[in-house]
Amino acid sequence: MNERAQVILKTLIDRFIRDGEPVGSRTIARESGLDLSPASIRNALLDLEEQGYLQSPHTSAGRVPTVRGYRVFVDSLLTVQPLEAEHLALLQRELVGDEALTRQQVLDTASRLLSGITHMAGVVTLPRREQLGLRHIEFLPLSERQVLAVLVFDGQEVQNRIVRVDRSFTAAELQQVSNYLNSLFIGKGIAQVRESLVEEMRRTSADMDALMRTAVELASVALEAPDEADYVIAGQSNLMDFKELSDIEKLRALFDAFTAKREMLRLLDQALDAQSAQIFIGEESGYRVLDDCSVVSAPYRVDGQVVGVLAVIGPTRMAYQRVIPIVDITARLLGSALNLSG
Amino acid sequence: MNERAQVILKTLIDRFIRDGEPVGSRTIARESGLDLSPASIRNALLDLEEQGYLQSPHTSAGRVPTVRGYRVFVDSLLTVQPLEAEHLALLQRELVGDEALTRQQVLDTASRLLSGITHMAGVVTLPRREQLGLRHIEFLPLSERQVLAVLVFDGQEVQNRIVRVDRSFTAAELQQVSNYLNSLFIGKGIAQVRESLVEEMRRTSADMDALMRTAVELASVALEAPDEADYVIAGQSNLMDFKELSDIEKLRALFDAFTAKREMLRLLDQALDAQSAQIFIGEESGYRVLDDCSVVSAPYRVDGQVVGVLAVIGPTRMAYQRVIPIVDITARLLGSALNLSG
DNA sequence: TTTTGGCACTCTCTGGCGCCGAGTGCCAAA
DNA sequence: TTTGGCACTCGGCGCCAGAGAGTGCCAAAA
Repeated sequence: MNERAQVILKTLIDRFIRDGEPVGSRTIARESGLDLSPASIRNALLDLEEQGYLQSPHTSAGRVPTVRGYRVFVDSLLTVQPLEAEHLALLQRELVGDEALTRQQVLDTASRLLSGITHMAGVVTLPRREQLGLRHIEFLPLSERQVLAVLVFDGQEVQNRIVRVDRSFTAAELQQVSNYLNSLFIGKGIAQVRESLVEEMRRTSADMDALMRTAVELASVALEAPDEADYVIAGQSNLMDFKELSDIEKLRALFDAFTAKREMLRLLDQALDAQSAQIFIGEESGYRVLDDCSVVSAPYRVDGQVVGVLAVIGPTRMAYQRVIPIVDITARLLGSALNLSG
Repeated sequence: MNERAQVILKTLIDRFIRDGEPVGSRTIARESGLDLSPASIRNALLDLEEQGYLQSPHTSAGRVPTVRGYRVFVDSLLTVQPLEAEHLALLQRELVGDEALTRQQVLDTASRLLSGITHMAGVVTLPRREQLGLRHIEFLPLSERQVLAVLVFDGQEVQNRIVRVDRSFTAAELQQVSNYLNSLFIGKGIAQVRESLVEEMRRTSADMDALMRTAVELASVALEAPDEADYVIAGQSNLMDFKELSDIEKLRALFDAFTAKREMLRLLDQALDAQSAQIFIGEESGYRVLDDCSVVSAPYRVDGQVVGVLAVIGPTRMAYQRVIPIVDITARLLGSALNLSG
């Protein structure tokens, strides 16, 4: 694509992003700075349309970018805007300000800020816990047949789990169990813990210490299925304000997908694996419900390790040049906020 | 209102609820079983309109119930439908079935079922901690200056709280503390616990048992956290399917209210205080966003104590005769589900 | 060869018009 | 008190014409 075509495409998309109306040759002639007549622009537009960067809703409307058009725009034409000082300050104040926030609060705040600043929907996945160290494990008698498992991880993370058992345990017994397990596991990551658990299982079943066997059994129940992917979303309802999403059926499908979470999680997982900022435009995501949406995502790190992603979801026609730095910086600040508390 | 008027009103509302179109005299003549001509019905309708039970969207449409109309319908005309066996079975299976669910899961399931069965939105408030009995309190050493408090309440409720302390404690010390507090508090409600805490504070400061004093101090920190009201909602997007809510602006306001939670919580609190099933029709709720909605709520009990409410939120035109028993029975089953685990 | 003005054409949008159907209110008769 | 009859009202729908925006193409100009 020659330079003139690029300028024209950029002008058109800029304009279309700004006010959402199909853009005509006349407007581009005026705004591109190219000093060409509308007629010449029309020739170029025709080319761009034939190459699949543009399309016209109907004969006598202006033109509108296709997904392919947005793609080259995002990849090479767009001039990233610096983040407004006011918003930067807001992000810093709320995320890494002096208040001590729980992990959950940090994530909620991040998604709320993302959606608030962009006026679209903001998502933040929960940090993957696989690599967090186990700091303490404790079992408490709850009732006849129930034992409460308390798992404490690095970084303020505490989890409870009620385990059903087939005989009753005294507090003293459980204390012993806890001690035994703590001596075994403390400081290890979940993956390691699981390994030694398997190991112990073999060993204990051989030399038959009843208490130890109980301990191992309880621990495996308490630790099974821990790392469920999940996310926090805010500002869904912002999406209702965009006229391109005003079809109530599509909107409903979208909201349902947000609640069902499965598809969204798969998409966000892709972004996580990529280890770097990602943009999915329209159908690129591969999920029907997101056909009219774009997703701008960035991974966030704790201790240099990518542990999650955050993203902004909005209509394909979004101000990418503004959203990209917002997502980027929020990811960084979220990382430091989590480091802080860990 | 004479009996004939009642029959007419009931027929009209039944019909309107079924298919959402204004109902004309002709239809009522056919369906009411009154054997009157449309003209006579019209006379009666005129009366009902003058008394404020009905209104007509415009001269030549049929008539539609007002809030006042719905009110008498709900209070005295409606014939409650028994809950479909299939749905009853579903509720029982999912809520009090054999699977052990955490408290959170029980609440999620309840709201999901409510919304699933009614095709509207389902809400369940978290149980109020205030009236839950304390079942167990335990302190664990976390680090040099941190102690983890684990509070177990009736009804699957487990809470963690990290308490900062100014000297380090051994596991044994904390064990003693826990034992002491358990002997003091078990079975009491939070309010009572707080009372005895104050009491103990006076007593211990007098006879100066260091450990007991520590215990009391730790406990008061752990228990000071206010009882934050909150709820779980499911099926919001069901509301998008109702044509009376299809105004995207109103819908947005409604969704925002669901996320902001404040107003909704106040309304649900009213229902909680009432200690019995409540129905708010349209503007009766007093909240603008709910002007076109009705809320059918019922409190649920744990140990005979009302601890929370659940509700179905939908358009004013909802099948009350179906929704009322659903809400009612779900409340009961939710109660037993929570009791079961306690 | 590229650019441009001119021009016919296409398509959407809007407002006006008239008709249909549903339902009403009222009245006079049963 | 009930009923049939009747004139009236009002929203919805289809149709049509005109305005406006923007296009594609062509022939002339640069």
